[in-house]
Amino acid sequence: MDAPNTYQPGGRDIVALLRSDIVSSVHAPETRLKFAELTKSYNVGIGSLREALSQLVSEGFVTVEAGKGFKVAPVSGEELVEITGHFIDFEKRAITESIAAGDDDWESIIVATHHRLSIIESLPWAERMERHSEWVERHRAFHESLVAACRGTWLFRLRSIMFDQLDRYRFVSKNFSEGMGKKKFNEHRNIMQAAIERDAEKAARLIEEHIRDTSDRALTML
Amino acid sequence: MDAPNTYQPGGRDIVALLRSDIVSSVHAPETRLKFAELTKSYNVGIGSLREALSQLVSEGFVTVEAGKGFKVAPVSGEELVEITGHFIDFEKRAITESIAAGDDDWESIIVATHHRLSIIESLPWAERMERHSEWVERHRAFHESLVAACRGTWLFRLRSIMFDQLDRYRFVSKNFSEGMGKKKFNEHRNIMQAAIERDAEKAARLIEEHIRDTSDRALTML
DNA sequence: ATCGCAATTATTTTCGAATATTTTCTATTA
DNA sequence: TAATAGAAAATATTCGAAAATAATTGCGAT
Repeated sequence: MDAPNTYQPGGRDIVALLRSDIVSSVHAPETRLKFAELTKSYNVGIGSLREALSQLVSEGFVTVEAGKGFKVAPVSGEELVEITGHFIDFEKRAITESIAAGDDDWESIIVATHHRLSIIESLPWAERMERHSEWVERHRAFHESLVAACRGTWLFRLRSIMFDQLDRYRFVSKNFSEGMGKKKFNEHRNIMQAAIERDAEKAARLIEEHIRDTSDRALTML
Repeated sequence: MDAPNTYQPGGRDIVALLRSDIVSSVHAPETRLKFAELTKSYNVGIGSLREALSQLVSEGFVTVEAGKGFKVAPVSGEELVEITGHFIDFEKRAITESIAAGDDDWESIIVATHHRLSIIESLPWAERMERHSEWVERHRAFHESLVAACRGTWLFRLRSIMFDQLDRYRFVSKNFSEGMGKKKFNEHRNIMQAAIERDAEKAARLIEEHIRDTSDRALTML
């Protein structure tokens, strides 16, 4: 009655879906990812699934052992510390480059993404949690817009890989962040302002504090 | 009489093969990678090929546009400069960590991989060039053994991604390196010695010079 | 009872046919 | 001639069946 036409070139991105479900622990760390189950739940063929899983291996979300299949990559405090370090490193350089090179469009996109984010962050906690997946997306978009003008394409790639990895750990701490809402809201606003004012040093410092704070709280949960 | 049993779980690794052929410009930058051709030349099914290509996209060797297929990623002097910078950054940290944490096994493996490399590097130029693909493999193994004891698993991953990328540019300069053989031979020996002597600072400095030198020569070719 | 081993089941991996899309070519018209 | 539309060819994408492997179970011997 409705099976046909499942052909969607890059359409509903299976990789993004899978990654999102790993980040949000729908598939817990170390869980085996079996084809039989996943093809059903994601309504996708074996081949496409395999392709998606392989990509996630490259990104570090999934591990694979030849002949034994795929597993969700483990999480650990050690890894969180390391990823945080790398991310801060990349992000500080990226924001500096970006502030130096950004034009008016860059500025206005920052304002726009920040506004979108602030709408959700201004919500009462209950509502805020209901729309968590939206928050994740808007939060990603905001931080990305800050560094969007950075020249180094690999720097941008590397910081994005680390940012995505951190999402897994952000998820860990999300349920224990009530009362932090206002603080995060302010941090994001201050970062935006520093960027618009072209104060690279200040922006870098605020971002570092922002990341470390989130990271440290996640660390206590592990 | 020999067609069957092509089943090799992770066996003759199609990803490695493809990557090697991109590095050595069998598939030139910006070239379209068509399935019809590749399935024949690599004797592999469409699905496996697609999976391999997707991985190479994540690694940065290939680009993809939904519906339009895959292409070999471009190369540029700008990218070389950026990759070199990141790699030196990672590698210096990795060698420092590795020297701090390495045990006897670590040392002996360095000596072993260096020996394997030096055998080829001692060869007359003509022979040396004939066995270039072997050199690539042994060169990779040597440098990897140096940082093998580093604690940061992501640091190791990141430096490996950058190292692989640099392979493409090393290939550019290989045909113009006659007379450099002795110099490279010495550089590798000195790096090994510094590592064994646990002189982290010296090892890091030598590695940086080693990489920059190779990179600079490649840069003049672009 | 427990160990080894064969038979069975579960799972992964490969492959190519079927389908959808993009590109190229050709005929038609302004 | 240039532009356009539509058909034909080339190409990319998806899917599931079939082959190969790994895990599990059952059974007999010690």
